[in-house]
Amino acid sequence: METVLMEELKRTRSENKKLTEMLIFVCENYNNSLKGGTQSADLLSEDDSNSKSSKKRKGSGGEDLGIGNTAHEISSSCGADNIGCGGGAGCCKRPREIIKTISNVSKVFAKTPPSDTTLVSSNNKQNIVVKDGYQWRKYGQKVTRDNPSPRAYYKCSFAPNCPVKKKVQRSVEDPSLVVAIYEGEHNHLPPNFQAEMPLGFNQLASMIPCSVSSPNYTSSSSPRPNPSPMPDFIRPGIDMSAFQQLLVEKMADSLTRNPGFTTSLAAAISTRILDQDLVESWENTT
DNA sequence: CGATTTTGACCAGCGC
DNA sequence: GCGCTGGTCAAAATCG
Repeated sequence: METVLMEELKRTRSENKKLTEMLIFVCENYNNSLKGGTQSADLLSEDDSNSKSSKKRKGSGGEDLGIGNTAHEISSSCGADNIGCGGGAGCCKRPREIIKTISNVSKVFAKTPPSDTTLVSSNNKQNIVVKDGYQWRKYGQKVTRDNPSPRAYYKCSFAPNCPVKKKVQRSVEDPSLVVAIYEGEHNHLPPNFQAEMPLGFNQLASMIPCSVSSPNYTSSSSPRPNPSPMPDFIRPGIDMSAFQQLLVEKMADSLTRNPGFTTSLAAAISTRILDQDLVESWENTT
């Protein structure tokens, strides 16, 4: 009996180890994708320059919630907007989603039943939209020319000066697909991020072997015109790779202690495979 | 009563 | 200059 339990424990440990490695691999892929996204942003600089001016109209009706551009794809499970959404109200409810990034503009494709409007608008008043781990305040809705379904405009309401905006609209071609475009970068942590961390985020920051107290901008050529999207304790002088590694380790440690993690990871991986199929089908249709 | 949504009005860019 | 369009504003409505 005891040996059976020991074997089971052994097996679980080795499984956890594999899953930890897999998690690190996925996160590394995500980081690489982000780098790739920056590169593609260079290639798409013209498009990006258009999107910088919120008032500026894009070329002849082609903008919309553009589906099927050449933006880089990243895994939704590691998407910047999903940081810390592990137990959050929203992200686990989204059946399938794909995020595309163009510089600081992310596009999220969420597969939902046509009757499900929860991603587009809240069910009731006072129901803050936290589907992606952030709090959003709706400030407008508009029916656009080339899409009968209304486009909703949201601002990040978690931080008063957060510049991030979000546009949500159903796809014309596939009403079951909800497209959300995120513009800008959050200058704060997700609302539920700190709660999700195995140890306090500031604690984690204090473990980083770098000075975090004084800003030490490495780029001397140009001033920093915009406030950093990073949390306050993450300064430009910090060894980000060390931080990321530590972060990944802590996340992996926390996750592998969670008995439901195996199931969740399996579901996430299968979702990722489905996402890729979805992306390919989108690329083919557009 | 405060926070949020709704929705019509308004503004600015673009094409003709 | 005018009309079209996307994006934003702000007053009113609504909810807990």
